[in-house]
Amino acid sequence: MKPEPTDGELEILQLIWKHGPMTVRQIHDHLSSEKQTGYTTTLKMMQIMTEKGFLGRKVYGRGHIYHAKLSEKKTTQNRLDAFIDATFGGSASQLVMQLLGSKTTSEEELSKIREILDDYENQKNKQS
Amino acid sequence: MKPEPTDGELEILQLIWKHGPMTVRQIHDHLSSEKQTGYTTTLKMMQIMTEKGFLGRKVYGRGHIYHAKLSEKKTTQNRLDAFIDATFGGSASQLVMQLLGSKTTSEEELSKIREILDDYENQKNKQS
DNA sequence: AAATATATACGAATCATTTCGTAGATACAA
DNA sequence: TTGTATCTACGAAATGATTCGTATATATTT
Repeated sequence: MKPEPTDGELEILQLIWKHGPMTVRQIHDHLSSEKQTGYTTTLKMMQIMTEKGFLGRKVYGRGHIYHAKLSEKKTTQNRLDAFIDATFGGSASQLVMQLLGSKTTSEEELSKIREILDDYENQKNKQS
Repeated sequence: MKPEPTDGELEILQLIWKHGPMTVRQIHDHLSSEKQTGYTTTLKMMQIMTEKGFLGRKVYGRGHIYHAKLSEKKTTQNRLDAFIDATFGGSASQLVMQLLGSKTTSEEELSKIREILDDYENQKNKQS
């Protein structure tokens, strides 16, 4: 029914979420500064994303300005849920376990995570 | 150089990690109890995974027994790293933030996560 | 021994994503 | 006005994953 954007499509959505509605040219300039890709490739992707209902567009001069039709929050959550299902059998706590025991998670990230958790626990305590 | 297993390939790896080395038949019995798929499809996948170096196999009677050549820990970590990069711009703390604020993470999972974090902080404190 | 069941190997169809060439329209500049 | 740049549209090739039919070998059963 409602397919999720692919990783490639997500890159484009993320640019729009971050910087607001953009033309194909603008998106392509961002993308091509990170990886080598042709203009018509970007164009085609955005056309397909529009067909799929991920983007909408409005005429602007000779071309169009594209905007996101998916919410960042929901899209991210859907990806996260699918990932936890596929990788950790649906267990979020196992994910956190892996995160904490991992060398690839920097000390800085870890302390941020600790803060977030503390804040979260404080919130909970207030409520009770 | 060293490609990561796809989601489909991961399902097979997970069965072997969980239950130990298995024949195609055994894998297929597990898989087909969850989703509709043909025997030769499973066979072909496992042959390809062997070519890719994800599985190894030993002759056993008429057929083979397949074993994992990838470690569960490393494979999971690689997937997690790639996922955090693609979805949260590399920020693990943002992932945790999303996790805590999400309805899809059950109360039970949340309290487990809290425990894990507490344990982790205690460990850290001991060290210092 | 003949029929049946169960393996592997392999080629090819199918499907989705990504990539890009080419054509046509329109603006802009020399 | 003639060329140059910049858009869109569209078809189709390239890539990679998955699916499956068919051939062949080898056991097992009757």
